[in-house]
Amino acid sequence: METLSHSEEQVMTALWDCGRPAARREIAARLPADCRWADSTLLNFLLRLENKGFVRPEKQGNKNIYTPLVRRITYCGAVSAAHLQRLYGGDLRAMLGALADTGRVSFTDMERLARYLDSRAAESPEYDYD
Amino acid sequence: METLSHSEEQVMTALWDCGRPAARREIAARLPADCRWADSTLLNFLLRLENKGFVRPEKQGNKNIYTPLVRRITYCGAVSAAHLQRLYGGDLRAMLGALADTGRVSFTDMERLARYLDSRAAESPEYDYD
DNA sequence: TCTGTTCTTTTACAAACGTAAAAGTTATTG
DNA sequence: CAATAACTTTTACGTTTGTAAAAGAACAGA
Repeated sequence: METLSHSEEQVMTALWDCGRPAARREIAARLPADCRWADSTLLNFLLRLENKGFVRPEKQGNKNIYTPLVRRITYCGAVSAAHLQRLYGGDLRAMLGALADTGRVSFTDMERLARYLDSRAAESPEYDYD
Repeated sequence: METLSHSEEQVMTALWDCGRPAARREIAARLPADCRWADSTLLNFLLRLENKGFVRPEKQGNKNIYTPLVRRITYCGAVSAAHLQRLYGGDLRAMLGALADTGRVSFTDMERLARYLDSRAAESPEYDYD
Protein backbone atom coordinates (compact mmCIF):
# COMPACT_ATOMS: atom_id res chain seq x y z
CA MET A 1 0.00 0.00 0.00
CA GLU A 2 1.14 3.53 -0.79
CA THR A 3 2.42 5.29 2.29
CA LEU A 4 1.09 8.63 3.47
CA SER A 5 2.99 11.63 4.73
CA HIS A 6 2.15 12.97 8.16
CA SER A 7 -0.15 15.68 6.84
CA GLU A 8 -1.86 13.41 4.38
CA GLU A 9 -2.55 11.00 7.20
CA GLN A 10 -4.08 13.75 9.30
CA VAL A 11 -6.43 14.65 6.48
CA MET A 12 -7.36 11.04 5.92
CA THR A 13 -8.03 10.60 9.63
CA ALA A 14 -10.32 13.61 9.62
CA LEU A 15 -12.21 12.17 6.68
CA TRP A 16 -12.55 8.81 8.40
CA ASP A 17 -13.79 10.62 11.48
CA CYS A 18 -16.59 12.12 9.43
CA GLY A 19 -18.05 8.64 9.09
CA ARG A 20 -19.20 9.23 5.52
CA PRO A 21 -18.19 11.01 2.33
CA ALA A 22 -17.51 14.62 3.21
CA ALA A 23 -16.79 17.99 1.68
CA ARG A 24 -13.73 20.09 2.31
CA ARG A 25 -15.38 22.09 5.09
CA GLU A 26 -16.50 19.08 7.07
CA ILE A 27 -13.06 17.57 6.82
CA ALA A 28 -11.45 20.80 7.95
CA ALA A 29 -13.74 20.89 10.96
CA ARG A 30 -12.42 17.52 12.12
CA LEU A 31 -8.76 18.39 11.79
CA PRO A 32 -6.73 18.75 14.98
CA ALA A 33 -6.33 22.27 16.25
CA ASP A 34 -2.74 22.59 15.06
CA CYS A 35 -3.79 22.22 11.43
CA ARG A 36 -5.04 25.69 10.65
CA TRP A 37 -4.19 25.54 6.99
CA ALA A 38 -5.21 27.70 4.09
CA ASP A 39 -8.01 26.18 2.00
CA SER A 40 -5.62 25.50 -0.84
CA THR A 41 -3.33 23.63 1.51
CA LEU A 42 -5.99 21.18 2.54
CA LEU A 43 -7.21 20.81 -1.02
CA ASN A 44 -3.68 20.07 -2.10
CA PHE A 45 -3.38 17.28 0.41
CA LEU A 46 -6.70 15.92 -0.82
CA LEU A 47 -5.36 16.00 -4.35
CA ARG A 48 -2.26 14.09 -3.29
CA LEU A 49 -4.50 11.59 -1.52
CA GLU A 50 -6.48 11.19 -4.70
CA ASN A 51 -3.31 10.51 -6.67
CA LYS A 52 -2.35 7.87 -4.14
CA GLY A 53 -5.72 6.20 -4.50
CA PHE A 54 -6.98 7.01 -1.01
CA VAL A 55 -9.97 9.17 -1.90
CA ARG A 56 -12.29 9.80 -4.82
CA PRO A 57 -13.73 13.30 -5.26
CA GLU A 58 -17.12 13.81 -6.77
CA LYS A 59 -18.39 17.17 -7.96
CA GLN A 60 -21.62 18.33 -6.37
CA GLY A 61 -22.38 21.76 -7.70
CA ASN A 62 -19.12 23.60 -7.34
CA LYS A 63 -18.05 21.57 -4.31
CA ASN A 64 -16.20 18.30 -4.12
CA ILE A 65 -17.38 15.45 -1.96
CA TYR A 66 -14.58 13.10 -0.98
CA THR A 67 -15.12 9.39 -0.47
CA PRO A 68 -12.45 7.31 1.27
CA LEU A 69 -11.30 4.37 -0.83
CA VAL A 70 -9.23 2.72 1.87
CA ARG A 71 -10.72 1.61 5.15
CA ARG A 72 -9.21 2.98 8.30
CA ILE A 73 -8.50 -0.39 9.83
CA THR A 74 -6.81 -1.58 6.67
CA TYR A 75 -4.51 1.39 6.66
CA CYS A 76 -3.82 1.31 10.39
CA GLY A 77 -3.17 -2.41 10.36
CA ALA A 78 -0.68 -2.07 7.53
CA VAL A 79 1.12 0.87 9.11
CA SER A 80 1.31 -0.79 12.51
CA ALA A 81 2.56 -4.02 11.00
CA ALA A 82 5.28 -2.11 9.17
CA HIS A 83 6.18 -0.27 12.36
CA LEU A 84 6.35 -3.52 14.31
CA GLN A 85 8.56 -5.10 11.69
CA ARG A 86 10.83 -2.12 11.26
CA LEU A 87 11.59 -1.52 14.93
CA TYR A 88 11.12 -4.91 16.54
CA GLY A 89 11.49 -7.47 13.78
CA GLY A 90 7.82 -8.30 14.22
CA ASP A 91 8.08 -9.19 17.91
CA LEU A 92 4.99 -7.88 19.69
CA ARG A 93 6.42 -8.58 23.10
CA ALA A 94 9.43 -6.44 22.31
CA MET A 95 7.17 -3.54 21.38
CA LEU A 96 5.06 -3.82 24.50
CA GLY A 97 8.23 -4.16 26.52
CA ALA A 98 9.64 -0.96 25.08
CA LEU A 99 6.40 0.89 25.77
CA ALA A 100 6.35 -0.34 29.34
CA ASP A 101 10.05 0.11 30.07
CA THR A 102 10.00 3.71 28.96
CA GLY A 103 6.96 4.40 31.08
CA ARG A 104 4.72 4.98 28.06
CA VAL A 105 2.20 2.34 29.05
CA SER A 106 1.13 1.69 32.58
CA PHE A 107 0.78 -1.54 34.44
CA THR A 108 -2.95 -1.03 34.42
CA ASP A 109 -2.98 -0.58 30.65
CA MET A 110 -1.08 -3.82 30.25
CA GLU A 111 -3.48 -5.65 32.50
CA ARG A 112 -6.43 -4.34 30.57
CA LEU A 113 -4.77 -5.44 27.38
CA ALA A 114 -4.11 -8.88 28.77
CA ARG A 115 -7.76 -9.24 29.71
CA TYR A 116 -8.80 -8.02 26.29
CA LEU A 117 -6.58 -10.59 24.62
CA ASP A 118 -8.00 -13.31 26.79
CA SER A 119 -11.56 -12.40 25.93
CA ARG A 120 -10.75 -12.16 22.26
CA ALA A 121 -9.05 -15.50 22.41
CA ALA A 122 -12.09 -17.01 24.10
CA GLU A 123 -14.75 -15.73 21.76
CA SER A 124 -13.01 -15.26 18.43
CA PRO A 125 -11.31 -18.38 17.15
CA GLU A 126 -11.75 -17.04 13.61
CA TYR A 127 -8.62 -15.00 14.12
CA ASP A 128 -6.38 -18.02 13.98
CA TYR A 129 -4.18 -17.30 11.02
CA ASP A 130 -1.45 -19.83 11.81
CA MET B 1 13.03 13.76 21.04
CA GLU B 2 14.19 14.64 17.53
CA THR B 3 12.63 12.34 14.97
CA LEU B 4 14.68 10.35 12.47
CA SER B 5 14.08 9.84 8.79
CA HIS B 6 13.79 6.31 7.52
CA SER B 7 17.40 6.13 6.36
CA GLU B 8 18.74 7.71 9.50
CA GLU B 9 16.85 5.16 11.51
CA GLN B 10 18.33 2.32 9.51
CA VAL B 11 21.81 3.62 10.18
CA MET B 12 21.08 4.04 13.86
CA THR B 13 19.69 0.51 14.02
CA ALA B 14 22.84 -0.84 12.43
CA LEU B 15 24.93 1.00 14.98
CA TRP B 16 22.83 -0.35 17.84
CA ASP B 17 23.23 -3.81 16.37
CA CYS B 18 26.99 -3.46 16.65
CA GLY B 19 26.59 -3.49 20.39
CA ARG B 20 29.38 -0.94 20.92
CA PRO B 21 30.89 2.15 19.33
CA ALA B 22 31.67 1.34 15.76
CA ALA B 23 33.41 2.68 12.68
CA ARG B 24 31.78 3.35 9.34
CA ARG B 25 32.71 -0.06 7.95
CA GLU B 26 31.24 -2.01 10.83
CA ILE B 27 28.05 -0.05 10.60
CA ALA B 28 27.84 -0.61 6.86
CA ALA B 29 28.26 -4.34 7.42
CA ARG B 30 25.14 -4.41 9.59
CA LEU B 31 22.92 -2.50 7.21
CA PRO B 32 20.11 -4.39 5.50
CA ALA B 33 20.87 -5.66 2.03
CA ASP B 34 18.85 -2.97 0.29
CA CYS B 35 21.12 -0.23 1.63
CA ARG B 36 24.05 -0.46 -0.74
CA TRP B 37 24.99 3.16 -0.49
CA ALA B 38 28.11 5.02 -1.50
CA ASP B 39 30.45 5.70 1.41
CA SER B 40 29.63 9.37 1.35
CA THR B 41 25.93 8.57 1.60
CA LEU B 42 26.34 6.65 4.82
CA LEU B 43 28.70 9.26 6.22
CA ASN B 44 26.18 11.94 5.41
CA PHE B 45 23.50 10.14 7.35
CA LEU B 46 25.92 9.80 10.24
CA LEU B 47 26.55 13.52 10.08
CA ARG B 48 22.84 14.22 10.17
CA LEU B 49 22.53 11.86 13.14
CA GLU B 50 25.32 13.78 14.85
CA ASN B 51 23.50 17.05 14.30
CA LYS B 52 20.38 15.53 15.81
CA GLY B 53 22.32 14.44 18.87
CA PHE B 54 22.05 10.70 18.22
CA VAL B 55 25.74 9.88 17.82
CA ARG B 56 29.11 11.32 18.75
CA PRO B 57 32.02 10.69 16.38
CA GLU B 58 35.55 10.39 17.73
CA LYS B 59 38.63 10.49 15.51
CA GLN B 60 40.88 7.49 15.75
CA GLY B 61 43.68 7.94 13.25
CA ASN B 62 41.88 8.95 10.09
CA LYS B 63 38.76 6.99 10.97
CA ASN B 64 35.73 8.04 12.95
CA ILE B 65 34.33 5.88 15.70
CA TYR B 66 30.64 6.55 16.33
CA THR B 67 29.08 6.21 19.76
CA PRO B 68 25.30 6.11 20.15
CA LEU B 69 24.01 8.79 22.49
CA VAL B 70 20.43 7.54 22.61
CA ARG B 71 19.54 4.08 23.77
CA ARG B 72 17.60 1.87 21.43
CA ILE B 73 14.80 1.18 23.86
CA THR B 74 14.41 4.88 24.59
CA TYR B 75 14.06 5.67 20.92
CA CYS B 76 11.80 2.72 20.15
CA GLY B 77 9.58 3.43 23.13
CA ALA B 78 9.16 7.03 22.09
CA VAL B 79 8.44 6.20 18.46
CA SER B 80 5.97 3.47 19.36
CA ALA B 81 4.20 5.72 21.83
CA ALA B 82 3.88 8.40 19.17
CA HIS B 83 2.59 5.84 16.70
CA LEU B 84 0.05 4.54 19.20
CA GLN B 85 -1.16 8.04 19.95
CA ARG B 86 -1.28 9.16 16.36
CA LEU B 87 -3.25 6.24 14.95
CA TYR B 88 -5.23 4.95 17.91
CA GLY B 89 -5.44 7.80 20.38
CA GLY B 90 -3.26 5.79 22.74
CA ASP B 91 -5.55 2.78 22.86
CA LEU B 92 -3.44 -0.37 22.87
CA ARG B 93 -6.42 -2.62 22.35
CA ALA B 94 -7.31 -0.74 19.22
CA MET B 95 -3.82 -1.29 17.83
CA LEU B 96 -3.81 -4.99 18.62
CA GLY B 97 -7.28 -5.22 17.18
CA ALA B 98 -6.17 -3.64 13.91
CA LEU B 99 -3.19 -5.96 13.68
CA ALA B 100 -5.36 -8.98 14.30
CA ASP B 101 -8.28 -7.94 12.09
CA THR B 102 -6.05 -7.38 9.11
CA GLY B 103 -4.39 -10.72 9.60
CA ARG B 104 -1.06 -9.22 10.56
CA VAL B 105 -0.86 -10.96 13.91
CA SER B 106 -2.02 -14.49 14.49
CA PHE B 107 -4.11 -15.92 17.24
CA THR B 108 -1.04 -17.72 18.52
CA ASP B 109 0.94 -14.46 18.63
CA MET B 110 -1.81 -12.87 20.64
CA GLU B 111 -1.89 -15.76 23.06
CA ARG B 112 1.84 -15.60 23.53
CA LEU B 113 1.55 -11.89 24.16
CA ALA B 114 -1.19 -12.41 26.71
CA ARG B 115 0.97 -14.89 28.56
CA TYR B 116 3.89 -12.50 28.43
CA LEU B 117 1.78 -9.72 29.89
CA ASP B 118 0.57 -12.00 32.64
CA SER B 119 4.08 -13.01 33.58
CA ARG B 120 5.25 -9.43 33.50
CA ALA B 121 2.35 -8.41 35.66
CA ALA B 122 3.16 -11.16 38.12
CA GLU B 123 6.84 -10.45 38.54
CA SER B 124 7.26 -6.77 37.80
CA PRO B 125 5.04 -4.53 39.87
CA GLU B 126 7.61 -1.75 39.46
CA TYR B 127 6.03 -0.97 36.13
CA ASP B 128 2.97 0.52 37.72
CA TYR B 129 2.96 4.08 36.48
CA ASP B 130 -0.63 4.90 37.29
C1' DT C 1 -27.02 40.08 -15.80
C1' DC C 2 -23.37 42.07 -12.99
C1' DT C 3 -20.72 41.47 -9.23
C1' DG C 4 -19.04 39.83 -5.00
C1' DT C 5 -18.37 35.30 -2.77
C1' DT C 6 -17.12 30.61 -2.49
C1' DC C 7 -14.76 26.70 -4.32
C1' DT C 8 -11.30 24.42 -6.84
C1' DT C 9 -7.11 24.04 -9.75
C1' DT C 10 -2.67 25.55 -10.90
C1' DT C 11 1.60 27.22 -9.86
C1' DA C 12 5.29 28.17 -6.57
C1' DC C 13 8.76 27.81 -3.19
C1' DA C 14 11.38 26.67 0.92
C1' DA C 15 12.78 22.77 3.84
C1' DA C 16 13.72 17.96 4.41
C1' DC C 17 15.33 13.63 2.35
C1' DG C 18 17.85 10.30 -0.42
C1' DT C 19 21.87 9.91 -2.74
C1' DA C 20 26.42 10.62 -4.41
C1' DA C 21 30.34 13.16 -6.89
C1' DA C 22 34.25 16.16 -5.86
C1' DA C 23 37.52 17.79 -2.98
C1' DG C 24 40.43 17.46 1.01
C1' DT C 25 43.15 14.71 4.51
C1' DT C 26 45.58 10.94 6.58
C1' DA C 27 47.71 6.56 6.22
C1' DT C 28 50.45 3.07 3.72
C1' DT C 29 53.67 1.09 0.88
C1' DG C 30 57.15 0.58 -2.87
C1' DC D 1 59.77 10.30 -0.07
C1' DA D 2 56.54 9.80 -3.82
C1' DA D 3 52.52 7.63 -5.22
C1' DT D 4 48.49 5.35 -4.05
C1' DA D 5 44.88 3.84 -1.24
C1' DA D 6 41.50 4.68 2.47
C1' DC D 7 38.69 8.01 4.83
C1' DT D 8 36.14 12.07 5.73
C1' DT D 9 34.12 16.63 4.56
C1' DT D 10 32.00 19.60 1.41
C1' DT D 11 29.08 20.51 -2.14
C1' DA D 12 25.31 19.30 -5.08
C1' DC D 13 21.02 17.91 -6.99
C1' DG D 14 16.59 15.65 -7.87
C1' DT D 15 12.28 14.38 -5.05
C1' DT D 16 8.96 14.64 -1.59
C1' DT D 17 6.68 17.35 1.81
C1' DG D 18 4.54 21.39 3.94
C1' DT D 19 2.38 25.42 2.86
C1' DA D 20 0.04 28.93 0.33
C1' DA D 21 -0.61 32.63 -3.31
C1' DA D 22 -2.58 33.30 -7.83
C1' DA D 23 -5.65 32.13 -11.19
C1' DG D 24 -9.85 30.07 -12.78
C1' DA D 25 -14.82 28.35 -12.36
C1' DA D 26 -19.41 28.26 -10.33
C1' DC D 27 -22.97 30.31 -7.53
C1' DA D 28 -26.03 33.70 -5.31
C1' DG D 29 -28.04 37.93 -4.53
C1' DA D 30 -28.98 42.85 -6.10
